[in-house]
Amino acid sequence: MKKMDNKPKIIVICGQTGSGKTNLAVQLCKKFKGEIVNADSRQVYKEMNIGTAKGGIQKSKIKNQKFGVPSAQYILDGVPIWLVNIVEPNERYNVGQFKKDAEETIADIISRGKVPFIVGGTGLYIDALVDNYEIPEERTWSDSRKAVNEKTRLRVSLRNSNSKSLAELVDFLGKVDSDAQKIVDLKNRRRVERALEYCLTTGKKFSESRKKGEQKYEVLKIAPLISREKLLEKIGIRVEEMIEQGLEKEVKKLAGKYGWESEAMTGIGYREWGDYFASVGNRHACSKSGKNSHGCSLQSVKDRIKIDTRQYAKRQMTWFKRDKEINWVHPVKSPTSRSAKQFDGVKNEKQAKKLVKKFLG
RNA sequence: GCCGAGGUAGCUCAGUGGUAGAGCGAAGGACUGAAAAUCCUUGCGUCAGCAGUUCAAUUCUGCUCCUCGGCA
Repeated sequence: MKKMDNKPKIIVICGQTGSGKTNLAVQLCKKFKGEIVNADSRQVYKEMNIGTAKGGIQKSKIKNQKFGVPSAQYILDGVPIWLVNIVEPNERYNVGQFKKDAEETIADIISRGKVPFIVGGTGLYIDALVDNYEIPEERTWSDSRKAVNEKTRLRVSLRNSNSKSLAELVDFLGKVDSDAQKIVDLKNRRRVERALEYCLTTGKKFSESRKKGEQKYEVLKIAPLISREKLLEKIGIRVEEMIEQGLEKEVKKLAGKYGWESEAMTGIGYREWGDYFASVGNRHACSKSGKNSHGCSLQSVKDRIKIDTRQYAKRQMTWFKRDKEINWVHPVKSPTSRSAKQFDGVKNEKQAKKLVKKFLG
């Protein structure tokens, strides 16, 4: 038997926020006995529900013993969904961990005769999984996923050393790994820091680290394509809905519990509230000037969330555009706002179902 | 009606007697352990209108229009 035929099959549903990938995924899962593996870097966090658009995901109450397997903890419209709510809001998650978790989950799903659907908008996570990035074991990353370790200390010292300018870090990198300077974006401090961190913690060269292993899976990639106008409209509606559902309360609770510096508060839908809460009871706390002023009024918070979401969606698009393996499926031209939700994905469904059917053989 | 402040990039505003800039937004791009992150590239716009002074006005002067405060 040929090697290639043995590769397990997975289906990836990716695309911009608000493009309707979740909807599509659910439809496909229902038809093809699928289970969802979340590939969204924010939905992995507990207690972050409204702002990360986890709408519809519920704790599974039914203990499905049919196959003698523990049922999924979470379900979405009847479909099991994994890798959701797995880390605390003040912990840190990353690609390496995701790849590991996803591979385990996929193996589990397949072992039960179901089809894994990787669904999410985090391009890096998806690529790492699909292209099998060789990500070195991170020894200091404890199983409990606590972010306090030797590496973090190094990272912090790199970052907090204001004495070290970017230029100095670049210099340093040159000494440790001269080839790295050719690959790394030297204007991007975070990238330089990472390259250095890699060299210093592993003792190896960063320039030799970015390798792809042999593909583990046979993959079908599908992404819903939505017009810019439609997307902006959807984002607008979504933000309004989040507010109605009590985003403010959720943010307040998280901020109180974990602080504004926590991982949780760096996400879109959360970080925009800083000035708003700071200004409560202090009308002059609002900095009107320049850069990072997110404004004090509810309206300005909403506007900012919308802008941040739009920019994020755009970045996602430039990422996915270059992936030539993606099958873009066009949604049906849908009439208007709220009801449109129901229609988005109708045509997707048909086209996508054909693709999946053919793929699964 | 009077007094004061002002009309400059899509928005908020800097600025100069020799036709202008920052931030935000927008557009495009990158991306191998923070990725909803981080970074890169892109700004001729009747400098409100008209007239005057000047070799030269967006910058000075006058008038007109408009906006915003205060007083009536």
